[in-house]
Amino acid sequence: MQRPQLIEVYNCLCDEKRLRIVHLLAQSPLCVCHLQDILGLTQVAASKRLAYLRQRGLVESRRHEQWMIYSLPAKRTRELDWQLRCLQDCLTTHPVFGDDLRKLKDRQSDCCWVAGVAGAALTASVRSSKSKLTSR
Amino acid sequence: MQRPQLIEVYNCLCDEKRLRIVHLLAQSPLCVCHLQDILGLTQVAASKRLAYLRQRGLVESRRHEQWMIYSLPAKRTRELDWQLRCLQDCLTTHPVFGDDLRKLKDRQSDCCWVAGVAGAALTASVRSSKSKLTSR
DNA sequence: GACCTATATGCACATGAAGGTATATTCCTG
DNA sequence: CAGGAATATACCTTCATGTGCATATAGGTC
Repeated sequence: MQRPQLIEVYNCLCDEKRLRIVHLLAQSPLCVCHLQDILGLTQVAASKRLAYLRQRGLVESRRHEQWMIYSLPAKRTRELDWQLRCLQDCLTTHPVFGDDLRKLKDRQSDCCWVAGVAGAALTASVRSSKSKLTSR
Repeated sequence: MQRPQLIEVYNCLCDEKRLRIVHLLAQSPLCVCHLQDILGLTQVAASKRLAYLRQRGLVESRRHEQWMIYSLPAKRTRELDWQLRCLQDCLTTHPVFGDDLRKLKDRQSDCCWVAGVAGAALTASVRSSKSKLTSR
């Protein structure tokens, strides 16, 4: 929504879970259920953290069928850009954050990841594989 | 003390006063009374924030005669370096932070600033001008 | 329309950080 | 050594924030 000033960016990133969310979204847009799954959060905890980030302009969301796809904003402030570069440089080798990336890879064939990245059309083949998601 | 990990750096910088302290110390080492003065903090508030930053490794302190001189650590982690570059790039034109720098300039002839920067010897001339500081 | 899945939000509670007061510590000066 | 200035810290109160539960909303399927 609003353009993030530096302090608000810092406020967003000073919580481990929020930082992991932004780090993941820097790789790819994701739906709530995947973030929830990768981070081991309850639905409420994931949703509230995403709302927190959205209200401060660090992430954007769009609905795609039954999923909300979260992504980093298309237009980024200089402040946010600095942080994204910093995460890229400082976190990829970190055990927890590296693990997150690995878990992300494992899920990149799932339907709502495809939906998130493709953005528009959801093919019949994807639609038929949706049952895979029902795991929690 | 300890080496600051990224989340701890963010925790330190997500408070406006702490961010202003780090921004000022990026320009020059300073004693507590100057930080207190520039930021308009009480003695306790300034001291507590500096303790917070010190415990997380973002600043170091050394005593010089009756003053504690705070400065950024000589050896900086990659995480901290990123943030210092970011502050440099994002804050200098910001009204509040720019103001701080101006106030800093005004005080650069004062005794404990000289003590902080020179570090070692405190000349007699400086010593005699100390009364300037007593303004709370 | 009934029901399911995915997601958001209001409410109540617990926890952590910030601010203030009082006090302790250290150094300096006479 | 007495007194003052600079700084730190313990204790208490207050306020913000995270968390869980219950519930609301929205889209999809049959």
